[in-house]
Amino acid sequence: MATSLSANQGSTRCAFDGFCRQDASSGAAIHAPGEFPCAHRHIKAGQVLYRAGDDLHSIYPVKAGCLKATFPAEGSRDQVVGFYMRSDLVGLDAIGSGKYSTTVTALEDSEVCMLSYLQLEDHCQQNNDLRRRFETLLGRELNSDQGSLAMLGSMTAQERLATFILSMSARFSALGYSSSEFRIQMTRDDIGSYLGLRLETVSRILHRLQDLKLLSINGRELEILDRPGLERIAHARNEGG
Amino acid sequence: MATSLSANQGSTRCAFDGFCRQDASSGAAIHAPGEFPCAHRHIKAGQVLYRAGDDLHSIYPVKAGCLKATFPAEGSRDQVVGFYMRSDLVGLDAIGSGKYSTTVTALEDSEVCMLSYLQLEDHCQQNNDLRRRFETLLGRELNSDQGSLAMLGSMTAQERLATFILSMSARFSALGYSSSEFRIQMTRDDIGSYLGLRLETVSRILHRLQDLKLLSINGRELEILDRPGLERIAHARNEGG
DNA sequence: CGGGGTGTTGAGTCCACTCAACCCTGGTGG
DNA sequence: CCACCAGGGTTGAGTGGACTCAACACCCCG
Repeated sequence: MATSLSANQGSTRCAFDGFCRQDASSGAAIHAPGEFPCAHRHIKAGQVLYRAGDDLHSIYPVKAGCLKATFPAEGSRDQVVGFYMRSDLVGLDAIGSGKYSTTVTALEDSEVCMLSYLQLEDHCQQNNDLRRRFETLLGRELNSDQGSLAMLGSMTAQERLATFILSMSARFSALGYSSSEFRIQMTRDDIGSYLGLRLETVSRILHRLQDLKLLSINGRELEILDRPGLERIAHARNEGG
Repeated sequence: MATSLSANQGSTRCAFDGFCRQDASSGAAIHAPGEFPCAHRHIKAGQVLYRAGDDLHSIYPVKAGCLKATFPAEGSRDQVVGFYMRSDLVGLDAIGSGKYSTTVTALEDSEVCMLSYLQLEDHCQQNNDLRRRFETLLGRELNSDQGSLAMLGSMTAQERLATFILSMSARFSALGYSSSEFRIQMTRDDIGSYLGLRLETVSRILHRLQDLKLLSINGRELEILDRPGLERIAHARNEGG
């Protein structure tokens, strides 16, 4: 059975440890060195956490669930620019301008912490280590975007899908779930928008990869059958000269 | 005559004022509240400032010239992920990992400041205002990447070119140069790599836009003849339902 | 004068898109 | 219970835009 994103596995080791910690059983916030209390918030599937243009008030570490960020695209349907899972920080797009630049929507029932940005700044100022970790996360976000940029610029649809699946696999793995068998929460349309493809193309190519015995896809349940094969496709450009 | 990027206009008002200031005439560094001395460095056209994988030591505000950042693409030719002009901060891609993730090359003879990152961190810690400005720049970088992402995902070649030209125009304008007549320092190949197009396509479409009387292109000298027209093309998707 | 880097232009191909039909599933209500 | 519907997903046929391959023009520089 595929691991669900929404399964909360009690004690969590994730990137935002130190920003905020909460007693899973009681829901009560714990004060600890370099940590501070924060409220949490449930978001039902399809509901919006914040909209592009809203004022920055909080940064939201994801505790459970899966969300997508969309970038308003003037007339056309909004473009998906990222997906968030547990341990990701939502809201960094507002840093700099003071306004969120994307709209964040839950893909399934999700739970996030709410870190007041002002409070976070205060704590970062006092705690060098915390600040550094925060910067690290900002930088990682930046790099992941540049990676996506490189992908959209130069890859074929098949290469993009293979890369996307491997990256999802890596993220699940980093969270302690199976890296070869998981459930993706986004629709074909979401994936297509994110990868710069039409949903029909996403569907077709997922099945092509299945025909090639590289993976098995059943609705949103995905199993990687031949990781080296997928990697070969993801990096197809360095094949045979 | 088109304004050259490399023309240094003496007293500069730009985003990194406060990070570093230097007496333009003597080259001597000036100490001022919230500012600190820094070395500067000349880079000849074609030379590399740093390579992907190098350890982060400095952040480089651009004083003059134009540079490109390329992302290593495993086998294929590296992908251009950004261009830097005066007042841009080069090196932010290393924040988080501690290693630069891109290779930065000068497109023309350029000049950058060298801010030791350790020193910068120290100063940011002591100077709240400086830190905030630094974060602002980080955030802006992030947003610009997400904008590019949206562009690559959903736009046609013509829309991409129009958007790119308008964005270059805005950048020149922000630096105090003409917004309608300027010289782009990058090759068709660079532009194509950045926009996810082949250089032939870039060339063809630039001339198509010229045929449409929207701009005039002569080598790298570019003049915008019909800004509203360009904007209409850049946002083509919201035309006539 | 030759050579490399850059840019333009043409002809033909292919990949991803568009348009369209259809299936499956879950939910709702008679 | 079944009918109906909406959202998501699959599959097919045909089109078009960007790519590939290729030739050639231009310019600077040695």
